[in-house]
Formats: sequence, structure tokens, C-alpha cells
Amino acid sequence: MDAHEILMSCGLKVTRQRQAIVEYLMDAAMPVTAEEIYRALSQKEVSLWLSTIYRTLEQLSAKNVVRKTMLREEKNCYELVREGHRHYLICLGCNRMIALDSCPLHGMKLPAGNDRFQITGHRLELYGYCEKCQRDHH
Amino acid sequence: MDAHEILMSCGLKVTRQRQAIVEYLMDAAMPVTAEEIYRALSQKEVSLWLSTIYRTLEQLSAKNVVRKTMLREEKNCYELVREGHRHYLICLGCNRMIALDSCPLHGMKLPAGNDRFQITGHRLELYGYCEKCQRDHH
DNA sequence: TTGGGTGCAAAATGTTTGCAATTCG
DNA sequence: CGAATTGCAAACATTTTGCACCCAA
Repeated sequence: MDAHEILMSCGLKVTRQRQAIVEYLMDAAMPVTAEEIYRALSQKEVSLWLSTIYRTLEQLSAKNVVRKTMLREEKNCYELVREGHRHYLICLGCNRMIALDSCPLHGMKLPAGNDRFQITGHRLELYGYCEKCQRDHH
Repeated sequence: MDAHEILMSCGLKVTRQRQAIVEYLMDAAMPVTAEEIYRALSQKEVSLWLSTIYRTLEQLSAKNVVRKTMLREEKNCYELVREGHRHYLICLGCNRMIALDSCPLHGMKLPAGNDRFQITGHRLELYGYCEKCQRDHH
């Protein structure tokens, strides 16, 4: 599924700007901020505005094609929704994020989910220190 | 431990404003925004500015007395660090948050934590629908 | 007394909105 | 062509910063 198809399937018109945004998200290994998209695309041939990026991300989020996340307690980040959901290890030393290849909660019976509260999703981030920063940290 | 002692232990001067902020956090059952603190204290006898609140929360966060959280993908919230850490059920219907009384991950061996990445903390939020909203939602 | 703290204003940052001009279908 | 989309400016909300005055230690 390429950018063009993704946009079509959302019922959105395929514009130069939107294609570039979706392509950028497809290439991104990590959640990215609106500003990162803006800077990256501005450096290429693509000229577009931040408001367009926000609007597009908003629309794609509504269609569940993009997910808004908030990693590292800072800005909003956005990532393409791929297989299921995704969690990250976040290094407190260098801020790098490492995607986990599976959900640690998968298949787990959560004590909180009972008839009084129906759990439909979760968000999990693991913090710590990567190999390099473990050394530097001491 | 009261507000006064908490501030002292952080090496911060005990001022009227800071005391009020910490007391408010102690009474709060849930993470609160800077603005909520501002409005609540303004209504009482306490006069103080938002910048003072942000500065104080910043300092308390640095001392690990307060934790910054971002629930519901919206604004920054702050909560007093009590016993260990805390997780919430968040209702997507009414936005209400319900504190869990224990950490579902407690005692769990996380597959990601090995010698290459040392896990020191995590953040987990569970989303779903509370009893009332399960009915309304359909 | 004095260095940290606060009031206050102003700036910086991130995001949203309104509208005319443009472009996709 | 007509509706959706964009460029652009301006508004908005949140958070940070600078500085003179103030007050806790």
C-alpha cells in the first residue's frame, strides 16, 4: 500500500503535500513531530505549510491511519499505524527510542479489566538507559 | 510529611505560594494541570502567578517529588510522587481517570530489559470505557 | 543581609482557525 | 465545474524568560 492508496482509502484527495507527508511517515522508523515533517519536506522539493501538516495528521488520525503519541513527555508525535500497536524503549540518556517487536502486555490478563471497566487499549513506554548511556551515566 | 517538610527536604525556601501548591497536590486524587492549580488557588486566599506554578512544578520535578504526566494526550499534568508510581484507567467516554491500586507490570520480567538496555521505569495507561459509558456508547 | 523567589510583562513555542486562491476529481 | 484543499496570516493556548522588587533563612 503506497501513499496514494492510503489517501484514497481515507476518502481524501491526493495532493502533492499529503503524498509527501504520508511518504515521510512511511519511511520514518519512529514517531515524528509535525515540525520534523515540515523541516524534512521543506528541504526537498516539497513546499507546504505547518497548518497543512497539522490538518493532514488530524484527518489521518481520525481515520486511524496515523496515531498521535507523546513520547518523552515533550511534543506531539505522529506515527503510521502499522500492525497493531507499538511500544518503545526510551533512553533517558540520549533520548533515542527503540521499538519493541512485541507488546509485553500481549495475552496478559489485566487485573483492572473487569465488567466495571472494559479495556480497549493501552499505552506503554519503558524508560531506562541504553548500552552506551549506561557507561556514560556513571 | 507535610508541605513544609517536603519543601525543606528539596532545599527550597518555604513560601506561601509553594506551600499552597504542594498542599493542593497533596489533596489532589488525580494529576492536575498548572491551570487547575492556578484557578483553585486564586479562588482561595492565595494570590500567585502561573509562572510561579510552572517554576515550582519544574523544581519539584527535578527533585522527583512531583511527576509530570501526560494523560489523555492533552495537556501536561502533575502529580505528587507517592508510594512508587501509579497507573490509571482512562475512560474514553467521559475522560474520567481511575487510579489502579497496583502496577500490572509489577514483578513481571520484561523481555526487553536485558544487558543491552537497563529499564529503570515505565509509564502505562489503560484506555477503555467505564460502566456508565459502556451503556451510553452503544 | 542576601540570594533565592515572586509578580508581572513580554516573548517563545506549538497548534488551530478563517478566508481567499488554488487544485483535484 | 464545484467541492475539497492549500497558502498564508492571524489568533490562540501553553510554557518560558527577563528583570525589578521582595522576603525567608
